[in-house]
Amino acid sequence: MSLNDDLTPSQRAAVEHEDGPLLVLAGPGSGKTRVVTRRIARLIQRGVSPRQILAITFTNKAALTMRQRVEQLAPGAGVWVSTFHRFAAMLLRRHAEVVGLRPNYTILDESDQRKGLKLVMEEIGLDFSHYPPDRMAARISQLKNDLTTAEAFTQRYEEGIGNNWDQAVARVYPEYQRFLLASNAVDFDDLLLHVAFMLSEHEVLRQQLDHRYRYVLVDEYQDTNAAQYRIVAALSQQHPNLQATGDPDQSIYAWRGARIENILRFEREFPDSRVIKLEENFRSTQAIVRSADRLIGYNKQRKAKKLITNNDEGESVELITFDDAVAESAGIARRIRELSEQHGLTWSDFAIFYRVNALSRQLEVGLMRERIPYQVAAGAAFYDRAEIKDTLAYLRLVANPADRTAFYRAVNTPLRGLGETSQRRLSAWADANGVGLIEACERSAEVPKLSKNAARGFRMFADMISRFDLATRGSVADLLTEIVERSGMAAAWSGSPREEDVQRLGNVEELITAARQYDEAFGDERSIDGFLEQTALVADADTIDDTAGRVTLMTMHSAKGLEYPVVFVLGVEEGLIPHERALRDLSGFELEEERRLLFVGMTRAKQRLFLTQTRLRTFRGRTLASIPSLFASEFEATRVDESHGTPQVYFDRDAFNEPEEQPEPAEPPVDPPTMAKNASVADARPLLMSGADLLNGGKPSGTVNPNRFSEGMLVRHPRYGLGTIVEISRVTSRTNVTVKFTHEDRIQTFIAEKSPLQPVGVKPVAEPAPARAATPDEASPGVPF
DNA sequence: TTTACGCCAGTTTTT
DNA sequence: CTGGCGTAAA
Repeated sequence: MSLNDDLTPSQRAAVEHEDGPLLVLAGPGSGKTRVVTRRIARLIQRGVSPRQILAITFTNKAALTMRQRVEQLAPGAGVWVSTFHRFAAMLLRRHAEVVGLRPNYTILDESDQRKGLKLVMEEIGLDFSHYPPDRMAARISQLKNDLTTAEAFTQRYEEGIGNNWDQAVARVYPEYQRFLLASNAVDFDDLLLHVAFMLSEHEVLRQQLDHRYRYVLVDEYQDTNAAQYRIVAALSQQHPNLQATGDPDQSIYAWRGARIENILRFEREFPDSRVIKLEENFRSTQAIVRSADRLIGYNKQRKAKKLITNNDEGESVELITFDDAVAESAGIARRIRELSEQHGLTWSDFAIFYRVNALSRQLEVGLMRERIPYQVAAGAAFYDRAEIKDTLAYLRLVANPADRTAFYRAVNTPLRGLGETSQRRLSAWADANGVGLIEACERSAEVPKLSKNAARGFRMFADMISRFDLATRGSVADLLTEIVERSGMAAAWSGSPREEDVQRLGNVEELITAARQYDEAFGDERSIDGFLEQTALVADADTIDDTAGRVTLMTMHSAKGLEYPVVFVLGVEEGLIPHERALRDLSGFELEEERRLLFVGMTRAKQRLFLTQTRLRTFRGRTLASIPSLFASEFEATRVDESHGTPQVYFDRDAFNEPEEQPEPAEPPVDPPTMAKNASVADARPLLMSGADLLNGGKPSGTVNPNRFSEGMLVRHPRYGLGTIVEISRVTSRTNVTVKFTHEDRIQTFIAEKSPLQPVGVKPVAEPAPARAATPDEASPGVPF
């Protein structure tokens, strides 16, 4: 039977690959998922047992899609398709004792992880203002992603080498790990780190699993970090039937430890590997492919690769300029309505992407006003709500009494008069006596200095927890219901007339509904651990329901791997895309990642692609004039200006509008014209651009030109705000710019090439926010499963 | 000792 | 605009 007649030669080659390492370099829309699922089906057809196949994806949604497609091709096979984190969580449960955990360990979310870290830092006596916990967390996370254990790190710095930060990390990291172990808990990074070490330090176990998972297929390989690489590699020694699928141009998680090198060195790491490139795009129109391809061509650290498609030319990509975010969202809403009417599209054919979540707010208002139903991909947000976390804290405590952060969260929620001081006394005594917090509660009479009320309160709390028991309740949903009732949380809200309390109750009910679904889905297999794991490992994109008949809103990061007939990317402005933080990285590495991110966003579109920018952007309460994104001059697009009545224009408003005929080289820039020959990307891209440069579409006209501003020009400084250039002076090779800021009459001089000053196109309006309809009801985020 | 309130600072992307 | 922190009242 010819299963694969509809495949291209390279797709078929990949599908028909049998044993040995396989690297599939797959551009966007090149039929990657199809290849993976077909190959799995074919392996099964050839007699490979489905349980020897392991497919790993990035998100649960991708896993679900893949599982369904495999199911269609090979009904009943039941191949394991999972995310890295879920796979790791499963292995860890099965072999918890190997790393000193018990199988009922809990997975801490970010805020509880942060809380634990703070406790540890406090204990050590580190000052939060000198050592912000967030930064500490980021440092530790980086180390974990890079497979550096606490022991390894402290060993490196115990002799007092290294700076203060390293010293601090060297003290906190191991203590934090001890805290986690004592809580029988892991953070996200630990899931991978523990498993990576479990596999590298226990050869017997490794071999056993290597044998068990004989065929391993990894999706989005360009986004794997060192720990994930280690896991995959460990499962592919005796049976190196590893299929890595990915695209270096879509690597967008370097900030989270992803190593683009993993994909680049695949051939070296896995000898005799076969490499197959899928370059033909079946998803998008020529116009879209060309536009995105041109953009990505500006990345220097990249193997040249050409995206091609045989699809229709399609409508041209549009870059639309609006006055502000209100106009932007209205304009998008209008287009969605028009397109859906003209072409018979449904709401779910549309997606809107943005760089930062904060931008979704105004968009939602605009869509609601137009009565366009939408969903926001923000699953984590649901579980971030205080009432949800509180409720889950009880559940965690039932499953894992050692879970300290859960204890601290639950013990005084709702308020029971068991405040911080009492908790500290209890903890101190528990630690001194080597007993858990729950046991300390039971024996609170023995705890010194505890008030009568507190002692009684703790005892009652322990009593209550001990009565919550899944076995007698039967289902997680019923147990949750009982928790909400008996803990007093329901009572605290149900009588209340306050809108937010009503909402809270609703959210908790939604959680219980989710638990009920879980109960039904897992039947006899259900467990508190299992449910908690589900809730802990949801990704934002997992909540998307393609059948919901709603427009989908999400970040470009979440959009990876998805596709929509019509895509809008909003806020294509300097500081947003590329994000200002990326601009600070002088190596240009982060800028290139931003470019890849936009590339990912653009290539999600099948038929129509719109990118939008505004002249004024209100952010954190401040309204600032926007600067067109560097990238706006790099992709191909028809420019549409829907702005009007723009306040005073300082230099030509055409800065926003490229000349009619694009100054585009026929060939995508192999040697991008903006880049100075031997300067890094960032060096070649001065932060200051003259009006003429902007007119040019943001492309600096030459190499570093110090004369890119003039006296009287309005500029913006990230810290001091708006100002006017009052003086320019040149000292030998450098140029000093003196700026008088509008705020506080500050006058300051900067070195032109190094300052973060940016010219501003228009004067900001004092208070442009128009009256807005009262915020409509929250769109219910829905509970993801 | 606990809670409530007001002030200040910080703010990407996510499993 | 939010959340975390410090201070003041119960």
